[in-house]
This record gives sequence, C-alpha cells and structure tokens, in this order.
Amino acid sequence: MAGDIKLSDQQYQIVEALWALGEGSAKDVQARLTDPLAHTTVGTILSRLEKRGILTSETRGRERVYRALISEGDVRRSMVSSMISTLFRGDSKALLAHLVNEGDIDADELKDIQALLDEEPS
Amino acid sequence: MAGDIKLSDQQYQIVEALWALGEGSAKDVQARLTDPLAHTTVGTILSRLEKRGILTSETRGRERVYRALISEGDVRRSMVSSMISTLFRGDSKALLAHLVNEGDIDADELKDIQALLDEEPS
DNA sequence: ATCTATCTTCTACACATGTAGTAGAAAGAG
DNA sequence: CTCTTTCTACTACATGTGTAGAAGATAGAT
Repeated sequence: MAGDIKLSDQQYQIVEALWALGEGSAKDVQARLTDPLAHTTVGTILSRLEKRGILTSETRGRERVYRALISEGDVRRSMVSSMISTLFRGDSKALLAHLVNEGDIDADELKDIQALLDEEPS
Repeated sequence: MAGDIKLSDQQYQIVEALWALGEGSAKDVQARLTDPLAHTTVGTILSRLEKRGILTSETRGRERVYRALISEGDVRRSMVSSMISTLFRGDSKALLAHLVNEGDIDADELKDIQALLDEEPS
C-alpha cells in the first residue's frame, strides 16, 4: 500500500499533523505545526501532496478537508528501508551496528527490545 | 566534523565512488558507477558538491582530481540521526523497535550485536 | 442584499537537483 | 607546429520544494 514514499521534513510535518487530526483543513493543519508557516504555504503543500496521491480531500462547505492516504507505518517503512538501502547497502544489521557504535542504543535497551521480541513472535 | 550533511541518492553514489577510489577525476568516478550517467553529468554533480564543501579538488595536469572531505561515518551519522529525529521523534529505540517489528532484525541478529556490545565497552 | 471575514486557488519566484549538450583548453600524435 | 583526442567548465532546461502574496469564492452578519 506504499511503494516508494519519500517526504521532505516539511512535508512530513504536515502529514504528521493530519495523522494527529484524522482529517483537517489547511487552517487546522497550520494550527498544529510547531514551526510556523503561512496558511497559504500549508495550502500549497497540501495540494501538492494531494496531486502526488499522498492525501485526498473533500470539499465540505467552504473548506477543503484533507486526509492522509498513507499511514505513519507506511512512511517509516518506506523511508527507513530506502535509507538502509542507500547508506548500508541494504543490510539492516549494519544500521543496528551503527546505532550501537554511536551509543544511541545501549545494552539495557537491547534487552528491552529482546524481551519485546520474545513476547511477540511475529 | 560534520554538522548537517544531507545527500541525495545520486550524490551519495558519487561520493561513495570517491571513497572507494580515495581520489579521482570525473571520468574515474563515472567508471565506477553502477547506474550509468554521462560524464558531464558526473562532472556537474562533482562541482556542485565541491561548492557545498563536501569535496575538494586539485587540478593535476588536464584533470581535476576530487577527494571527499567527509567520511562515510560522517554521512551516516548525520543522515541517520536526522531520520530518527524526523520519523521517530528523536527516539532511536523506536527505530530499533521498528526494525524488529518489520522483521528486518531477528533474535539471532540481536544476540550477535549484543555480543559485539560486550566485547567493545564504549 | 451587501459587506466582511475567512478559505482556497492561482501565480510567482528562488534554489536544489537530475541530466546533459556545447564550447573551450590542453595534452599527445605526427 | 598543427590536428585530434580528451577533459573540464559553462550553459540550459525540467522538475520538486519552500515560501507566500494576490485574487477569487463563500458563509455569516446586519
């Protein structure tokens, strides 16, 4: 349901706001952004994302209400896997090793995850 | 030594070739690319990357020889951390959980990493 | 019915990127 | 010394993105 999605940071912020809202107009989205943007800018980004098939919209009264067609999981899957493919030659374990070496993940956290793995045998 | 590097896939391929070569001209780089590009295109990308401070070059005879100013580690650090910040709200453990849930990482691999952690107490 | 506030859509422009042709410079051949 | 080969530098153009003003549409107020 999500072949090859790639969103810029800005675009991600917008879509993220929509996920939080469920649905919303440009104004609604704007209100939810942490870094401020002109509402027209938000409108532009929304319509471009719709053209790309990332969002749908519905005209409701004077408002155009947008809704995301992709889930957060879709985007994460797509962008993480593309990153692994480019930066780690497709080897996710190499990414994990990177995180560990950078000190982003320590032994305790690994254990937590391992526990999670045992509970949830996919 | 690497504040906020962000390379497109294409740019990454080019820089990657330079890492492999140590240094090289546009022609050398072109020869090493997996997906073919006109040598002029390679030249353009190289000079743009130099303008951005990612590469340096040295004129040697009729050739311009490029060399990367950043390491693979720099780029990985910068891009991975930016991705974590955008997609996982800065929580690297959430990325790890994602990898596990997606089945990219299994229990055995986790154990391998854990072994690595024990050997190498940062 | 008209005015006003509020939305959206259209238009615009700068900059980055992907891609590559053309022109110019220089090295090597003869 | 001149011709040809080979590099690079310059120029160009399409597309995507960031950003937002201006203009148009419309719902609500009076």
